[in-house]
Amino acid sequence: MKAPASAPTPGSVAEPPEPRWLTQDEQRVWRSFMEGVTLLDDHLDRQLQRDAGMPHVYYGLLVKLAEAPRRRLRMTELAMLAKITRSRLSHAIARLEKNGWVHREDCPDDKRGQFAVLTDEGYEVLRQTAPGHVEAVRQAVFDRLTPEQQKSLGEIMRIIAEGLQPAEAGADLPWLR
Amino acid sequence: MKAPASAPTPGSVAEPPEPRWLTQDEQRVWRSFMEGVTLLDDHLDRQLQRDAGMPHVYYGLLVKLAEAPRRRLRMTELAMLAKITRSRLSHAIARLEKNGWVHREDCPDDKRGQFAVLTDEGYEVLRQTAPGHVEAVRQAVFDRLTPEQQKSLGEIMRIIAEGLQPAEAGADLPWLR
DNA sequence: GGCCCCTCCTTGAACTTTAAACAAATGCCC
DNA sequence: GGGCATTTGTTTAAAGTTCAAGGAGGGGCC
Repeated sequence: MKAPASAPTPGSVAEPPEPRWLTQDEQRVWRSFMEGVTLLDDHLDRQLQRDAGMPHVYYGLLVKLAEAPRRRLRMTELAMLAKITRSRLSHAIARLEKNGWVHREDCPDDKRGQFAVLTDEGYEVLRQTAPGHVEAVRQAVFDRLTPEQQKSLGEIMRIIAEGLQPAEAGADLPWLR
Repeated sequence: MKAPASAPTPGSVAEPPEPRWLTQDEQRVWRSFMEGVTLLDDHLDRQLQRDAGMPHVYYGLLVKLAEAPRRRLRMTELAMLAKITRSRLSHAIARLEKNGWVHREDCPDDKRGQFAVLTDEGYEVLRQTAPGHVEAVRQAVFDRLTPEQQKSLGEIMRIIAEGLQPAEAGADLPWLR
């Protein structure tokens, strides 16, 4: 006699459970989210492409490098900080190197390793374009939100980010999850 | 005697005003935001690429079509709903058409016009993959947020989106702003 | 009708991203 | 010291996106 062990829905045998659809409210939130993100991303990409000659992601890479100890980071570390794959980073650095804004350097300790190093020229580009970029971010985001909303946004996005991080430690990105 | 007409900073003559840099707190918010968005976007892109064979944006297009009156929309309208350029949409629809999930149809009223129409096959793909996708969205976002946070997120992102919309009316996208 | 400007959508080239495969170096285990 | 899995970063090709240009139709104005 096989008795039904754990029946989630009365009468169900092996059917996939009814999907947990989004409610009306949830859908509205989700659509606002997607729209906002899309518009904002495009806006900042265009702003930076126009004023700095590079997409937003690339700009972010230069910022990370500028903040790093000797303006240099190992490729893998930079990739993790920027939340992108190493492959994508390889291409990006190649392009930035062609611009003369970054150059690669061998790692003495690990012959496989490479440092991406921000050049003076790259630093200069950053210095000149940073004001315009912050201003764009301010106008699009911070100027429109109350302090409470800003705080709230920070908390919310931190929660979402943490939920998607490959578990803290040195996991690269896509594998697992 | 030329008196300084409106002097924003004491002593300034024609220098660019000191940029309104982000405070520490604002920076933290902004970085959480960018990280969350990047991770979430990549996550959903991979989920849909794996389960539905298309990127998130394309999936969104099918959804818009599925919701439209006769499962069809004019190209321009679809582009505006999805917040993408017509160019991008042209390429996207071409790809979806090759998959047999959408087909184009001439507009009777306006010989320039084109409808993008969701095919039965396209609808079927949507039907089969929607549950997995909502589940992914739930796990990544809604399951982790309190009702208040969800509401807050909706409001915040709506504000940001509205600030970037080319002013309500029928403006396409990039022009102006 | 003829003209001009605007809208609709597409195209092709350049660029960026993704996915999968790979070589080299490291490190561990024995 | 000899494997063997892992880590590091790159490479290739295919897919997607952007940008600028363009063909074609609509619509107003004379």
